[in-house]
Amino acid sequence: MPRPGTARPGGRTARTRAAVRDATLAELADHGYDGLTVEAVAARAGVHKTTVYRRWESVEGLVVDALDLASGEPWPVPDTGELRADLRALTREVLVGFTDPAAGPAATAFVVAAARNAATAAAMHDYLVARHEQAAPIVTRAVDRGELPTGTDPGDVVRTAVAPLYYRLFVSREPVDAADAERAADAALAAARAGTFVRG
Amino acid sequence: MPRPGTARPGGRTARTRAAVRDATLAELADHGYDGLTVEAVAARAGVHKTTVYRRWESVEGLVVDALDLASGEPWPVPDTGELRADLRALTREVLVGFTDPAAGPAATAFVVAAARNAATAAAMHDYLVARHEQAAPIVTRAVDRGELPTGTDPGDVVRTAVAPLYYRLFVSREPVDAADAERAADAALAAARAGTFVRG
DNA sequence: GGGCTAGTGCAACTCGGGTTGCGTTAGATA
DNA sequence: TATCTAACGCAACCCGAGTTGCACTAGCCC
Repeated sequence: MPRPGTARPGGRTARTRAAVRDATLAELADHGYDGLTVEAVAARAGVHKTTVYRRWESVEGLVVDALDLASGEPWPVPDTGELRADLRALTREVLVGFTDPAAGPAATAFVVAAARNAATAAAMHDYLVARHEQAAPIVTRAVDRGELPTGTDPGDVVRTAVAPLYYRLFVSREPVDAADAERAADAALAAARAGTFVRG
Repeated sequence: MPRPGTARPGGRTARTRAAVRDATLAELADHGYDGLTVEAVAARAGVHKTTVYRRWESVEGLVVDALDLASGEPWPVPDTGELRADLRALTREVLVGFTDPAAGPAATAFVVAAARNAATAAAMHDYLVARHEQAAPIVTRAVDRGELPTGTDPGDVVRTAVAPLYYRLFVSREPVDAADAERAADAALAAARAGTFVRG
């Protein structure tokens, strides 16, 4: 898949790419991943569908490109000075990210896309690895403060904290509220304190 | 959606339904949910595609029917006499269920299908609610033995134990091994012991 | 065993996502 | 400003999933 916009970075090419990306996000929000068609994205972007097919190849390509864009965006990592509050803020952020009427539908569509396709799955993997790394300081700071045992794996704590939310949202399809997010954070905290995530 | 085979339970109708169900599972295992087409299932079942369309309506209907069938099947709940071992057996069972070369592809396809479609999502919800209920005795026995505080919510413990596996398998797409399954079980155990899942 | 009907097989059709070949436009270079 | 070419627009096309109308078969009931 040719990464779009490498040969002729200025002018129309760049405008087309931006318009298509915006249209992809808007279509994902409106119709979800299953309702995403190249034709609709092209029409929304004011571009012909053959252009989109040539540069992004398929709907998967559109999603991968949009996810790559999202990976690069900055992301607020909580830093309250206390691990419990940090983890709760983190899980709350995840929950809001998927339930917020504005951002939720597109975020949901990304996860759905990742579950299906190898290319989008790889993009989602990269995206979440980046997020895990960005969130790691929450844990390392806690270790430094003596809240957690030395050697605690930050990634494990973060994954354990957010996993129940994803599970309820996308697998078991149970309702999720703020209390669930807090409980998930508290569970990760308790497990981490008990030394469950201390590596070798 | 008309539940197949209610009016004429015997003979050809029942044979067709069984053949289509088997074919659906086989096709899911071979080509995944995205590669599942009504035509292929019909051909594999030795049945005309219009028959499948009339009785199951769509690929989603096929998956829902197969999931309903799976919900009814018995399922071995570990009972070792110790909570840690029970939870580890549980998470191990989940992991094997998705990574086993025989059963894994179809199980994976079910989760992927549930992420996409409302009908299959509802079927998956029912399926997992049944599984949570079946697994609840693991926790209630531990409470009775005094391993966990009174009032511990069994569903929370089970969800917390299995959620990291689903997260790695279907969301972040990270490799998962037996050690991860054990850690997930241990984390749920530590959180439960700390009283995180005690409900008011 | 002879009607009755739900369920099935069949073939032709619809329809929309995706493809292809070619002419045109717009941005880069000098 | 002249030129060159990557990128785009356009229309026609392909293809296969899903639909429809009708004939037929196999279970059910007397």
